[in-house]
Amino acid sequence: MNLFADLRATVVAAIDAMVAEGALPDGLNTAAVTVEPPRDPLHGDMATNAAMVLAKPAKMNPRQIAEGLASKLAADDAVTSADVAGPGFINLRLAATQWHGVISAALTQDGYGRSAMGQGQKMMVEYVSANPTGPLHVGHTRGAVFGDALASLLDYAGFDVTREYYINDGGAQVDVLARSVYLRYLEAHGQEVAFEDGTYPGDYLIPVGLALKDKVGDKFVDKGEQFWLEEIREYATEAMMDLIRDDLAQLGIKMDMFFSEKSLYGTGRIEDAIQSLKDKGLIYEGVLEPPKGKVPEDWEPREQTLFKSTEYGDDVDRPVQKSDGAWTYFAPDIAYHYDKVERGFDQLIDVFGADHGGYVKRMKAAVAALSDERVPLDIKLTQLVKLYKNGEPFKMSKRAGTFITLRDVVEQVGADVTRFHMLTRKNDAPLDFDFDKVTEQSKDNPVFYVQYGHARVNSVLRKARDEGFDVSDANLQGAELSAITHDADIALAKKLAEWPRLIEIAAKGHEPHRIAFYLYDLASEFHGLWNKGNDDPSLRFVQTGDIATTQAKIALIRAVQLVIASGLGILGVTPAEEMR
RNA sequence: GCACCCGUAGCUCAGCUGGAUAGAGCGCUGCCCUCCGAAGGCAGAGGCCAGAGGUUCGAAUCCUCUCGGGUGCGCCA
Repeated sequence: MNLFADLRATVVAAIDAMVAEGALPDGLNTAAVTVEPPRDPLHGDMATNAAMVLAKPAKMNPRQIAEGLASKLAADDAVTSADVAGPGFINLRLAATQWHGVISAALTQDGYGRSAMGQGQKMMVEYVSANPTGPLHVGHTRGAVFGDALASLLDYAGFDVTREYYINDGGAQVDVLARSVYLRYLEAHGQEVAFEDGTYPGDYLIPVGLALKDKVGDKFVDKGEQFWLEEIREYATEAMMDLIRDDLAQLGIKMDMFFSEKSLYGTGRIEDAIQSLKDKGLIYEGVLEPPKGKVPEDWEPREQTLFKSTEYGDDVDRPVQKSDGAWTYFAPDIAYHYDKVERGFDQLIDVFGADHGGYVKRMKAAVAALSDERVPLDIKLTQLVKLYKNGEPFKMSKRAGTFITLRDVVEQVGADVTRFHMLTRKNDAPLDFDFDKVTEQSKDNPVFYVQYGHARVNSVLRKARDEGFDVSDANLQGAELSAITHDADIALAKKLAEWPRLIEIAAKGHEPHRIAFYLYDLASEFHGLWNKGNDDPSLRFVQTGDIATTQAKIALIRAVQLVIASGLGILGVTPAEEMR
């Protein structure tokens, strides 16, 4: 159930009734009518803008429409009062039974808050997609957490979601990887090696070199690159992907699919994709202007094969083939997205690091062209993570070997803390990550605060059981809720009522951080009610000797606990049963 | 030079896609522990939503320009 959607239906029905009576003209579009919680609770439980959005098309005064509509709405059982306010808002107060309905829905529905909004549409979320040349670092971690939570959110909102990782195993960087592993391999055979020409000096390749020695013996020693490059590249890439899969597993992430860039080469896939664009007249041979203001030193005009991305909103056309005839990196990207479109996805989402912001327009242009503007592509950029240790900035240097990996982070603070904290900021805002603060057990730490909320409900349940109350779900589901009348209790139920609506808003905007903020608010409301019980014993959840009241109150907070658990589930965070 | 993201309390950030008197945490000030968890609780001060125009019943939110910060800008993947 979704109280807001239900009420909106009530409002629309009242509008229809007014139309039937001739109080409003026919053929009004009610799409813009909303029912929302007013910012100021003094205005009531719900507010609708119906009169204001209908005023212009109906050519009527908004207050006049509002008066008529309000009297209709006031007659509804769910509504105890309907008042016209301000420029034409209708403020509604709802009967307590409405909030009781929310509580029992949260207790009885399997996945209260799940939405059918997505209608089973096929949606792909591509995320991480880090080069298979080493372990994942903190930057990747944010993209990984964000993409994964987004995918779960969309699933919860009724989309058919595929999680995918694009392996950049087709370019020059995997050759560099292969050469680096070769050096470690020689080292395993007792040779002195030097990491030159940009080869990767990281320790993580040492075991790969050793394992390779075990596997192939000395057959590559003192041999030219043509004898080993391909085989070692294959071997090293596999090893790195094992490493990355492991890193992701540390964070609780499991991809549905790993898509290999290499599989696009030599199979005609790139040619097909480019041909598809060519058929649409979007491929031509041409020479690009140098970028104004900042001309590269070695600039000289070259004729290249270009994609007319400007047709679809890009700033300049983009090369797909270099002057020597080889594909640019953009060509396999086009082919990969062509493949996505051909696989029948209705919507695509790519999660990139902010440093890839420059590719957004060209990718969108490519997908628009390839799908004849049928398939929308949303690209979410995740901003930098700034690391701190005890308030001091933590400097990372790849050269000095002090770069922090995903594994470092997870081992130090745990997957739950990592995930939650990375979602306490919008994806496009920079994020501070302080190794000490994120594990602090205090109210200042949202991770703790929310988890504590979940655990605290358990402690109440325990207390209630100790006093002999039956607080099993089966019993709570049938509980009589009429004892829930106090504003403080109702306020908590109101927060629960927002949950299904929040899911839809967050899913629509591709914004999983909203879940984290909502959970914080919900936990805060719950902790606040708890604290009120300190001063006013009648607000305590366990009312010794009063079965009806206790069960009703326990039903309320058990509902809170279930919603927290669902929310944390979407974020990929384990709800703590108790805090120690 | 151009494009994208950002600019909201002293600090870190939300703000439900255009709604009513702009919110939270930290910090600051003042109160509060015989209490189902004080690893806290209550209250208060604090704002020209970077600035200027525009769109309309109504703008932190949409458009234009200016200022300030970040990122990126053929053959590197």
